[in-house]
Amino acid sequence: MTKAPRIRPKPQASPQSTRGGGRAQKTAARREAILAAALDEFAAQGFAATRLDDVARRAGVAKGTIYLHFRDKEALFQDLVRSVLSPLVGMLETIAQTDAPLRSLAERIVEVFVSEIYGTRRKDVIRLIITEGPRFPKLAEFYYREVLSRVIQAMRGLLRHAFERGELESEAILRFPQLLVAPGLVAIIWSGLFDRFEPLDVRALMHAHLDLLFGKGTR
Amino acid sequence: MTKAPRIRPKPQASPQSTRGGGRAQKTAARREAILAAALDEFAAQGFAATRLDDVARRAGVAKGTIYLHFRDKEALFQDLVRSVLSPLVGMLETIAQTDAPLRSLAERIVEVFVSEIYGTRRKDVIRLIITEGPRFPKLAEFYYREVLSRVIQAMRGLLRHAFERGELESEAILRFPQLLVAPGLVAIIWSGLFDRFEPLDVRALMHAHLDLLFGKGTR
Amino acid sequence: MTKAPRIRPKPQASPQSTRGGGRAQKTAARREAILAAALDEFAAQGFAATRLDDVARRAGVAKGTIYLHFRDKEALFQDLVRSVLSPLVGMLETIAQTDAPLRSLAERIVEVFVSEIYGTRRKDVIRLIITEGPRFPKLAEFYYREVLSRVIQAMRGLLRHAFERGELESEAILRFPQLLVAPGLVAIIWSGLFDRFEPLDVRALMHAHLDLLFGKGTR
Amino acid sequence: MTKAPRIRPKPQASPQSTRGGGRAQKTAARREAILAAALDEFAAQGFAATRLDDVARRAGVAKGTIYLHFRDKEALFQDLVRSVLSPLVGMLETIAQTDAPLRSLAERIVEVFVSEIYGTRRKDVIRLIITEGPRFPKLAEFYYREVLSRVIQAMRGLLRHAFERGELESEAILRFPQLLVAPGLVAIIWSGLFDRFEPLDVRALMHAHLDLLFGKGTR
DNA sequence: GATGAATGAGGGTTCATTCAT
DNA sequence: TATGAATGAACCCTCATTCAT
Repeated sequence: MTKAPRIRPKPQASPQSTRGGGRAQKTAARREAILAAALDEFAAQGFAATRLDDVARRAGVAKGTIYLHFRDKEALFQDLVRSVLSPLVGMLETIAQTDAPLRSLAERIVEVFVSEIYGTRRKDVIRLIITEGPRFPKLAEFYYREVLSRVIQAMRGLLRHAFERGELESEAILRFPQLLVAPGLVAIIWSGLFDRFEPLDVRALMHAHLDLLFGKGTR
Repeated sequence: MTKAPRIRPKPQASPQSTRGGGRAQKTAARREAILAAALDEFAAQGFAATRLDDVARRAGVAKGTIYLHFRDKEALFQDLVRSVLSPLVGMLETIAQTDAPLRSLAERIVEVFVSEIYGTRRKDVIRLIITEGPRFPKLAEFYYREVLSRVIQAMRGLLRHAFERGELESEAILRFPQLLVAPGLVAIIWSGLFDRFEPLDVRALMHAHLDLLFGKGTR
Repeated sequence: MTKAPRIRPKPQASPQSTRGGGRAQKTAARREAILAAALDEFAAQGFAATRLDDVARRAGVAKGTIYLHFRDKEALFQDLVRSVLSPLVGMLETIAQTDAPLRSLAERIVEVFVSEIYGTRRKDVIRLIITEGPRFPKLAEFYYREVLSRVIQAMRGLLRHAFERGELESEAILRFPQLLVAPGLVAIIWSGLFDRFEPLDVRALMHAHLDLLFGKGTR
Repeated sequence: MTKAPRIRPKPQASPQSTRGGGRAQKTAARREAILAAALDEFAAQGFAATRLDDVARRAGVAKGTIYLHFRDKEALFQDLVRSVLSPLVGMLETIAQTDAPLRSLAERIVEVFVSEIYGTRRKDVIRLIITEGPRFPKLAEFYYREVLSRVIQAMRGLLRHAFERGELESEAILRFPQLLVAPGLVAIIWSGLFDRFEPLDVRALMHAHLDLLFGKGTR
């Protein structure tokens, strides 16, 4: 035939490609690597400005490999958010079942927030929802349905219980459970924008908030 | 996930719409039209996904005209944010000089927030800072330097004064004045993401917050 | 801002860019240049294998310029075919109105075919319809509706007339007017595939065909 | 214009479908399955738009398996065409040796064309040669050398014979034997493009053609 | 031999930016 | 100044081909 044959350079096997794990395991590992790389890139650049080329390079795979695991850039983004947030749901429901004085419960929630969200990549995913949500209504909906509405439900339950036991002076927070987590959100936003000017001690912030809500001495 | 449908702008201002006025006035009017259009687009699409073509069409000018007023897309974005936020600074300093009981001051701040920020395009600019700030460090810095740090300074002054007058039970909020505005931020974020699932009454939210901070009866 | 500014090399004005013609004229000329280049490339490579890069280079424009004139590759292909074939329609209708002995009419049709189709780029467009039609049903439909069915209509009219005047021995060709143009089609296909092995004299071929249909001496 | 919807193949042959048989037989069966699948796909999509992935799926083999039987996509295409057309050659030579009145011979050729080409996948292969030939000169050459030139040779012999016996009025068809097969080609092309608008009865078409060539009553 | 995950070059399309008018 | 046609770099996605298993 006439067409000049395309010369394709032979790729060199990467050194780690021979090390253990079954086929399926390696595939799953690759998927995880891509998700991890995607989180880094999306968190740093935002959805639109992230290049799949960079994700691939960071994950140590070829560009095309991404498409073996995710339909397109949007699906990658979506799957990333879901895979990171899904474990949260279970965690939240466990806490909600506890029956303890409100203040100690709140303390535990703060702890969980700090160690399981603020101190992890989940913080970045929450930020991504905040920043990209307006352009991804389905994602915002997922987050609302799977996470937020449940958290709020659970909190309302706890708070009503506490209110009935007389542990709450005001029913304000019962109407707006968002007020409980507001400082957490603020901390997440602050950390991405202003930490280099004025670092924020989240744990202290949230305990100060609890002091305000419950009075200082009640701990 | 279906991406949010890109909102297609219709041209709003025709070039003739600024009848009369000198050359300089017409130029200024064009600049304002571009900024207004840019706000619409950036707020709806985010920085990266906004096309200058759309901004131009919405502003009723040619694409090239934008470059007569702004060096590039980034400069347009930054000038926009600055032009919207700058008036805030003065406003804040005025409030800070008032000498009134803390609670009534807080009420006024809430009012100002609701009417001058939440009820206006400024809300969108704040959201833009939150969403685009990580990619625009200069902008975050500007916002911190020109707005946030001053607000916090002023608040600290007010709060210290109040504390000394015995109007504050706890010094928690003195250490973290962010707690005062946290519900405002949460409201801004909520409105962009979840209002269609569960609308939020900002004013009520913020008054509930004040009730929590000061006790219900103190108004 | 943090992002490294993309350095854009300045394009050099091409020497011919200053020569006459109004703006609209130049735009139209560019459009024509793109269509001409597209015909060359599509004819040589087929639709799928044609690269818009090559079309642009051949037309002497930048790749993006194509998109100022055509929505996408498919629209370019479609517009190309239509722009080349549309003039044919009028031509055909003119011929059909003639009232002359069938044989001389047939001779004229042969002449028109040879000089207006076979001897021009229209030949390539017909070939494109044949080769790409199965993948572009809309195009085949356009061709059938705008060209073929009209040609066949007109021919049927002429032939019926001739038949009634006793100029036709058999009504076979009346039922299958395709038989009149079959040699033309064969010539077009032959020329693209086998001319280098055995060139074909189209005019002679078609006259031989007429001899078969009408008998040799009737000219 | 809407592109023709890509037809998605369903796997047809499962690997186990060739029960029994030696290793070599199984290998040959796989090869045939691939060729059959390739014919389906190439005929439906054309060379460039056909994906080997689809061929493999349709053949019920893995993608890599194709490369065990064919050097690359081009070789698959060419082997396909050759394997389908080669049997034709023998068939044609058999016919050419017959010594019968021209008209009855022509009738037989029509029959063979309709039943052995038009009614089979060979029609698709002929179309493929027409549509892809310009991009595959080697293939066009093969077709010319192995099929066409022989057919024409054989026909010339038959026709000269008939001419000498006085069965032919004009020597026109002797100079252009292509005229004999022209309607066949037209039918093949028509069927792929316009059958949905106006179906064509090939057999009737070709008999009408014979009527034209030999006069109606001579059958 | 057979598999199918992985590769990465290639191409269609977009859009910030420029510049002749 | 204002325009908007033109530019071309960049980026998402596809798919022929390879190769470890």
